[in-house]
Amino acid sequence: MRAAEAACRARKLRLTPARAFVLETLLESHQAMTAYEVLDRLAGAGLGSQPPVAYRALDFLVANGLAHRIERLGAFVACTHGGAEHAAAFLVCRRCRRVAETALPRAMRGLIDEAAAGGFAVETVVVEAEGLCDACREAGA
Amino acid sequence: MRAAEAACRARKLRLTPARAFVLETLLESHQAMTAYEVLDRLAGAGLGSQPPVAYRALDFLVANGLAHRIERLGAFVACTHGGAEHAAAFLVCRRCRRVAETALPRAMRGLIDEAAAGGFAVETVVVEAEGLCDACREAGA
DNA sequence: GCAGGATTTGTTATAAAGTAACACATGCCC
DNA sequence: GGGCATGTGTTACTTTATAACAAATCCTGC
Repeated sequence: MRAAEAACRARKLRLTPARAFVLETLLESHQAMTAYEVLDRLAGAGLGSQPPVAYRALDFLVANGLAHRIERLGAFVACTHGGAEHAAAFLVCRRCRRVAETALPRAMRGLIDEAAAGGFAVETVVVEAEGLCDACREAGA
Repeated sequence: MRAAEAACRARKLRLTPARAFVLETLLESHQAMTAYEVLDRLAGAGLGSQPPVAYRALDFLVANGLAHRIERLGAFVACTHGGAEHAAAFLVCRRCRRVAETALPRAMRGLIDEAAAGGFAVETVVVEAEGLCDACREAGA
């Protein structure tokens, strides 16, 4: 959180109350949250009650690398890297929705270059591995 | 299509009229189609008019590797590999929704092994690169 | 060829996720 | 302190996806 605040100051981004609240909420939740779950929290805090409020805050966080959208779940997680530019891969537990962020293998570079050779200009790469985390596997699929 | 039919026979899967129609539709469309676009075609062919009809056919095709769901778009494409077991990566044009399927870099293996070492059992990996295809880039972003 | 279980279809209804559009407020810079 | 960019509040709506259950169809062993 401190890191995020610092990153925003450094980049002249406005970490408004709603945005800060959403980021804190995501950081505290150890699972991916849907936009509507976030909205519930916002509403609880008196910061907004309509979907666009949640989507706008989430869009801001994602656009600035402070959060990530997990496509597979249509849900969001806080970034664990303090907002630095980076490409990440995610390990998504299908049972508890916990998400771990890991470095994107350098090998992805190969995919991007190969695509470029074929005339396709890659802008972003989504890598999401779905499976079972340790705890859920022990608890039985 | 022939290949798909053969694959279904080989695996004792029932490629019913609705399923076959959806697969053909996806094969002919050179872009990703949403479930509702598929449903429109189904309705046009008198094969069903309610969302579950489309979702069921699509779920069957995806479950059996005859089609893929593009998470980024919430849309579907026919598999271009005739249904063999395989892990694929996708190049998704954000402008025209055209999707190219390519082999998943062997390097993904590293991600999976690394995850396993950390106690996470990967079951499926989604790799989707978003960007601009050749034609759309020339036409201007 | 037919009983019985499994799979597939048809249908209604509803849930969940995401966006367009526009008026109003706020901050920021000169 | 006027003016422009950015952010907020709100209404209304679109798109995407499922639950649930009854009816039809298909396969399999006999």
